[in-house]
Amino acid sequence: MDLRGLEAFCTLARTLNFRSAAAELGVSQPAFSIRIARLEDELGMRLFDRSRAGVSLLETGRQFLPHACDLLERSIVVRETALSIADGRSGQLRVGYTPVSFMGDVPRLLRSYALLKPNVRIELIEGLSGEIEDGVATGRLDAGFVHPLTATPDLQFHPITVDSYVSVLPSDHRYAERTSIRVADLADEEFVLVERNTGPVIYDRIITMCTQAGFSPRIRQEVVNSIAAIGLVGAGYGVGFVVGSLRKLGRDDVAFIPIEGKSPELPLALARGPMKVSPALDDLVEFVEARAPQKSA
Amino acid sequence: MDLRGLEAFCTLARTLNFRSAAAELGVSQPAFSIRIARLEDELGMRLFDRSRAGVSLLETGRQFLPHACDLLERSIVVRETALSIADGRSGQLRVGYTPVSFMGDVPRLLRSYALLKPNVRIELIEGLSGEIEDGVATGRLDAGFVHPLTATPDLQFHPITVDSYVSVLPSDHRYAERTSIRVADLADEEFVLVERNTGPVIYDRIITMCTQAGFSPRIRQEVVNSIAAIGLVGAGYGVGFVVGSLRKLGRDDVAFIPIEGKSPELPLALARGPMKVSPALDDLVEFVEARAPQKSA
DNA sequence: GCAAGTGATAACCCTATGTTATCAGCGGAA
DNA sequence: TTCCGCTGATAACATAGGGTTATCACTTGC
Repeated sequence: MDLRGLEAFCTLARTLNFRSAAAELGVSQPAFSIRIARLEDELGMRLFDRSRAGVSLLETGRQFLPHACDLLERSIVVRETALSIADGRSGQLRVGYTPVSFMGDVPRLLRSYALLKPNVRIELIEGLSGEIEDGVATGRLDAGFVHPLTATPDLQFHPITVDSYVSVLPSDHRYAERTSIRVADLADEEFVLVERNTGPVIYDRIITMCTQAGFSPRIRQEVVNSIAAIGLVGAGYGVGFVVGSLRKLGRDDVAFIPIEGKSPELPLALARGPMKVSPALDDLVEFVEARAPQKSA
Repeated sequence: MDLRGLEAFCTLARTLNFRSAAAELGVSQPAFSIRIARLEDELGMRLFDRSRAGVSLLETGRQFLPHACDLLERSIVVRETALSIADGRSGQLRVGYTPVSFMGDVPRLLRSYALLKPNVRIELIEGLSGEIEDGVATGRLDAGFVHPLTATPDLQFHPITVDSYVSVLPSDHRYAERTSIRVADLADEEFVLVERNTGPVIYDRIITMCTQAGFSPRIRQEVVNSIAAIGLVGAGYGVGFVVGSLRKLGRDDVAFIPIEGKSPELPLALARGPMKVSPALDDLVEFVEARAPQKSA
């Protein structure tokens, strides 16, 4: 069944005039007549009465009209849907994120993107940076907000921010009021660190920083993530290092003190696979890139 | 947008093999490839990945697939609907009927037709025979169960049954146990008659019947229809004449006694206009004609 | 490394579909 | 009535879209 036949039918049912209906569709009148005739042939019934005093819908046509119009409208919607998928206005994305990434600008980024592209459904999956990179590499995820410290083949990283590590102390600590701190000042402290498994590279950098400052940190407790670390620091278990954006948590039982000199940096980036998967993904990446060069708070 | 393109898309999405999909649709592989390519061009996106290791759906295609399949299925349903309208399997009919017609075989007729053609919606409109004939003539009704006593131009009548009038007496009437009655026997009775306006021809025939029997009936009460007449007869207002099929009402306060000799007959027929309106109407008429030659109870 | 199978491409063919010009029928106005 | 203007159908012709077969470049599996 030809959609153009249905289109001709619906148009003629409205105008009841072959010539003007043909003009409306941009074809000549004979061609239009043939479209109608072919549709009638295919359906095995006459749809119009072309008797004297013009054209009128037969009962058969009257009954078929709503079905035809409905299908026609649906076809237009389907076409429009396809086009919106094609240019990334609609789609579905599975996007991974790390807990730390959600402490920074990422939620606001996603929110403004969702407002911009309401038909792009973004499914969010939390995980460690390595897990997410793995998910993107295997195609389980379309993209992910990760902390790319190691080069991962076949993944493209689009930088968003770089966050520096700061020291976190209990608010009654003797250094809690200082505006900055040297790592060496913490040589005698006990430490609460995020366990190496969570982020081996950053863990090693922290250890290296301490070593270069002349001491090997005494680790009292290892925890699974930075939030837990801050909690234990607040509980007096020791001091730690977390990314600066976590000060946004607004906890008053701990103090975030910048480190003098070079401190480890945690980059935040959007990772994606190398293949052109969907326009929606391209569009998200483009959006993130356009907004990227902003310094994190 | 070409439905055959969508069909090709859905088929290929299922088989993931150009050759077998093409075979399934009964076209050659190059023709099939072109259909897919044209669809991709029109939608402005690639739908399939034709890389090594065969064909696979791209993310875009995966997202578009349900829309395409849905539209395709709907198009098939629409086509099927059209065909069923064309051959009368579905449709909508406005059918008139008289109260008396519904005392006979008509309800059973309509019921068995409804079972046979579940997609034909029959809207029933009650009215006097003349009103219904007028409705059919003007196109307000598609058909009607009427009692054609006068020839009406431009209407076709398809006979169903012919019902004879019988006398109706109170069950305690002195003739109530007789197996038949002569009209002359009722000369001294008072009568309950259906008013002339309801059915002038049959009214006149009843009067004529009485006149030929040698008396002019004393009319105690005129009522609007036969049911009311039977009710009043039961209440002792007098005797009357109604069509025999009304004995089906099963009332025990009245007796229906056949009339000896010639009694007025009330034909029942399906009336339709002269024009070919819809296959459903043709089908109903055909059905009624096929079942017609049955004698009424 | 070869055989088998894939989808894309080329070359050709034809029919479906478009066009313009014209016809026959009907309605309204003089 | 008679004629004009409008209708949709038809004829004759042009063309392009879509079909076909033959073949290619490429991958995969034994």
